[in-house]
Amino acid sequence: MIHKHVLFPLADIRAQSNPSSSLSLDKLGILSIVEGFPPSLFRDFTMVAKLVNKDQKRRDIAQAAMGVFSERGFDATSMNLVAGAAGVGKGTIYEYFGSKDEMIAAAILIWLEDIIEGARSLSQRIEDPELRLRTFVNESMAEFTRDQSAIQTSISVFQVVLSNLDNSQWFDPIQSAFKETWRIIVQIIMDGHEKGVFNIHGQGEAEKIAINLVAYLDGICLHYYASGGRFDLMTQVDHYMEYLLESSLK
Amino acid sequence: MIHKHVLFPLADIRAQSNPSSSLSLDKLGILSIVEGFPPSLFRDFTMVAKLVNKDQKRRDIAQAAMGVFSERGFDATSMNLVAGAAGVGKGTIYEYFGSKDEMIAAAILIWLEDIIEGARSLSQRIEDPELRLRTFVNESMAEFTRDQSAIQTSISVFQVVLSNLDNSQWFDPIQSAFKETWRIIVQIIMDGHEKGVFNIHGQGEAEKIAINLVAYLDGICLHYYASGGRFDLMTQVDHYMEYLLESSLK
DNA sequence: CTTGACACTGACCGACCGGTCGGTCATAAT
DNA sequence: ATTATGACCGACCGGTCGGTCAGTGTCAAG
Repeated sequence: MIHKHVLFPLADIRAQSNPSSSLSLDKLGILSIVEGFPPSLFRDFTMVAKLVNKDQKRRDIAQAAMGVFSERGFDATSMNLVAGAAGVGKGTIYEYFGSKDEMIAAAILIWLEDIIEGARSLSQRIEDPELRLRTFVNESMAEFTRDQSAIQTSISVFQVVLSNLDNSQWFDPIQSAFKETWRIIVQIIMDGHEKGVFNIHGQGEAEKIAINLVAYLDGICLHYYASGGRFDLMTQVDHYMEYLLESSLK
Repeated sequence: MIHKHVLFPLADIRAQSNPSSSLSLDKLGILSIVEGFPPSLFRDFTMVAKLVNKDQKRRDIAQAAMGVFSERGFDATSMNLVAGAAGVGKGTIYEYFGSKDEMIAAAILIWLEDIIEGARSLSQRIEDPELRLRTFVNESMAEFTRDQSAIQTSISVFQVVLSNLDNSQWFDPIQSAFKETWRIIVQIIMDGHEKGVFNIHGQGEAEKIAINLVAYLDGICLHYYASGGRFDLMTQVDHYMEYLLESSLK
């Protein structure tokens, strides 16, 4: 006997509209369904209403997992620990993820999406292309200097992705996400080019500059911490940016 | 009861002078002592002749360990595996290292020293400063493109070092080793400066350039593999080198 | 030959891990 | 009230790991 599990289409909307359910229900992870919308009106006999927003909970668990990962690394983080951090039982995690690897992949993807979204919204708030580029770089560095675990998270992500290159089912979206970070910078550069602030030879060069910039930023942070802070981070970054802005982009 | 273990001072020299001992002895890790040099002549009653060169064996085990690490990563490598690769029993490893962490640190240090030594000897064979710098970069990249495990090893090293920053007793030497890689490039640049090929403002700038270059090379390799080869590696590196040689160093 | 320090070994240990599964509970439908 | 089901849980399982230790082999001194 095969059951067809189809998500009730309005579950999302109704869950969002009533985010602060009672404490006891919330503790159980159950989102109450708004009265007046009897599910029977919206589903046929094969559909079953879900009591929780599974997508959201999956996201919550992945987010909690990423928090633990960034402190201890992926290998050193047990599923028990993740369960504790997420406030659920270990068995529950396996309701949402097929394996630890799948959960890690999901956690990384969400983490990347947050970063990309943050970078995008930041760059949208600034008009001047040069200032926008500088702000992007400075904010990226600030994130790493603010708390050291950020760089440990990054390095853990790189390690997991690299050691799972064959496992494309989960890690393809992650690899695609890298392209997004480049695209943000390419857009900044191209915008500056159109405004006459930057001078480059076509979008191809903008992409090269963007890829190199992101790679450099990650690399310099890595070396900064790995070398035990044996140089001044911002001095190095400024040196890079100086030549980028005065040579490549002029 | 505390035993004072003092290495027989000439053990090193004699071990080196007779590197190819008989197979059976070698299998047991025992280096025969050259006849005609009765140890009694060289030690007083408190000193005891060692039958093996402990420093060398420690190095051998660490080297074998690094070989396994680079294939499987640190966490996925058990002490049994290392013991098998090194051709010794697991218990023997604990004669030479107090813990797995200590062995990892030793293995990383030896690995770094080999890299540094390789880079140094490479750069000594070339006269022209610009060609020397280009060759250094190209060889570094060739190492990473030749076999993918090289980048996995690097990333594992970064991860272990970063997550053991507090464990300074073992990882301080590793952090110092980073300085050496910079120094090699600084020397190339300064040599080019003295020969009138490069034009920089003092050694301080040479150091900035060197640190940024090494960081960039690591970063671009990382992104290349992590993004699943979504750009051409050498094109990016050439782009960086072009601006470095034509803007920063001219 | 005996002795004793040294080097080495792998069986063994307890802790822990990823993953499973039988069972509980709250709610919805009847 | 009863039944059905989605959601959740943690005890449990097979297996692995880092680390230990009692015992063996080796060699040189006595």
